[in-house]
Amino acid sequence: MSICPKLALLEEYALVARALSAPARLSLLEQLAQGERGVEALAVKTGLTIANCSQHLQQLRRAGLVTSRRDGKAVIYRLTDAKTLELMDLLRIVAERNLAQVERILQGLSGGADAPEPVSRADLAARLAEGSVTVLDVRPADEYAAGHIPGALNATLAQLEQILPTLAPDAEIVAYCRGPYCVYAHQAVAALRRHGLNARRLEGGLPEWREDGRPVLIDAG
Amino acid sequence: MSICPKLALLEEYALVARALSAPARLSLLEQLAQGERGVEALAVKTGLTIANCSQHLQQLRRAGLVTSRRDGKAVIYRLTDAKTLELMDLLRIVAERNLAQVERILQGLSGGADAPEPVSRADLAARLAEGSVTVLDVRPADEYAAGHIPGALNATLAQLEQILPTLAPDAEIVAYCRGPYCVYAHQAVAALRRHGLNARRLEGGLPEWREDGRPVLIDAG
DNA sequence: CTATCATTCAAGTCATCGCTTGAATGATCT
DNA sequence: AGATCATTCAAGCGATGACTTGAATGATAG
Repeated sequence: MSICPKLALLEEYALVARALSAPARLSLLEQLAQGERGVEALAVKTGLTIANCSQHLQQLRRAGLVTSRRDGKAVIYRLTDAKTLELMDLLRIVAERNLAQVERILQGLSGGADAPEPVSRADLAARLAEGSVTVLDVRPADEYAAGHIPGALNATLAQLEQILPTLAPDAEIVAYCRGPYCVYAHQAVAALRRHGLNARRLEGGLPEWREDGRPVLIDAG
Repeated sequence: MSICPKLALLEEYALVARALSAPARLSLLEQLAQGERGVEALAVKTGLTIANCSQHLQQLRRAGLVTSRRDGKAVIYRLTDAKTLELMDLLRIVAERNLAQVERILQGLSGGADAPEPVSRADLAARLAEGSVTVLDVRPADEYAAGHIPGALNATLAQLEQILPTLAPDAEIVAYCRGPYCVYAHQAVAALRRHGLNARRLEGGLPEWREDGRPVLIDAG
C-alpha cells in the first residue's frame, strides 16, 4: 500500500505547520522578516531567554523556514525565502476570515471605532512621489535605522504625543510597522484618529514593501 | 504595552497552524477537499476511530478551517472556504522547497526514475477538447463516482494491470487523484512509465480542477 | 595556546496532545 | 413517546512540547 510514503509526506508537511504553531516562533519570524538577525538580538526583541530562543530557531531551521550562517562568533539567522512570508500571510488571512476572536481583538485595537481601509503600497508610492502624504514609521528606533521608507518619520507609540504638534492638522498620515502581524500601526492610527487626524494604515509593513522592490533607506552607521 | 493584544493575536494564528500540524488532520482536510463528508466516512477513509476522528474534526472547526451542519442524524463537515486549500497548498510548496526529506520521498515514489513535469489543468482541458489524451482517475471507485473529470477512466493502483491492455501503446496518459497531497497519481505514473507508456501527472487533483470551475461529472445514484 | 564570548546541548519540570475506552447526548423513525 | 443510531463527551495513558537552569562547544582575540 501507499500508506508508508504517504504518511511520511504528511508528517513532513505537519512539521512545517508545527513550526508555525507557537506564538514565540511566529514572533521570531516576524522579526526575521525585517532582515537577518543574531540570536541575542532576536531574544531581546521577542523577550525570550537566549537558550529558549536558540531552541525555537533550530526548530524553525528543521522545518526549513530559516537558515543560518556564522559571522565571527555570532550565528546569523534569516528567512529561507519569501515563500515563508507568503505562508505567514496566508495563515493570518485564514485566521482573520474564520476566527471571530481575531475580529474582536482587531476591533479592540482600533478602540472599537471606525477602522479605515488600509492604504495599498502602490497607492502610497504614488502619493509619496507627489509629496501629498506624511509617512509614519511606528517601530523602535533601531529597526527604523536598519531600514525604513524614505521620508518616513519615526516615532514609537510612546513618542506619538511628542510629534503630534509637528503634524499639520489636515495632513494625510500613513502609518506602518513590522508587517501584518504587528499591531503598532493599528494602535498608532487609532491614537491619531482620536486626536482628529486623518490617519490610515499601510497594507503590510516594511518587509512587504521591500519585497515589492520599493526603495528602503538605511541609516549610515 | 501592546504585549497583551499582540500575544493574543499570535496565539490565534498559532491555533490555525496547530490545526495543520498533525498528519491525521491533513489527511482529513485532503478528504474534505473533495467534498463534504460525514464523520464515519471520514474515519473509514483515514483509518481513524470514530471518536478520534470526531475530536480531530472539532479541532479543525475550532481553527475555523471546517464547518459542520446536521443532515438527519449525521453531521456533515466541509471546508470553510477555498482559502483552506490555498493554505494547504502553500504548506506543501514550502515543505517541498525547503525539506530535503520531502524531495527524497517524492523521488522514491517515482522509483528513482525520471519525473516528467506535471500537466497543467489548462493544458489538459485543451487536450481533452481535441480528444488527444487519455485521462486516468487513480482514486477508489466511490470517490470517482462522487465526481470525476468527464471522460476519465477509473482504476486504483491495484487495478492498473488490468486496464493496461486497453491502453494504446502510444497514447498520452494523464493521471490524477485527490490532489497535491495524494501520492496515487505519482505511483500510477511511475508504474505506467515502467511499462513503457507515455504517462504524466495532472497538476493538483480533482479539488483544484473543480476550484478552477472546470466540468465535473457525477455518477447518478 | 589560552581566555573569552556567543551559541548550543542536556537534563528536568510542567503542561498539552493524540489516542483509547466507555458513557452521554440529541435527532430521527416506528 | 420510546427505541435507535451517529456523534460527542469524559477520563486516562503514554508521548511530546515549552521553558528553565547549568554545562559544553566552537570560533575568535590576546
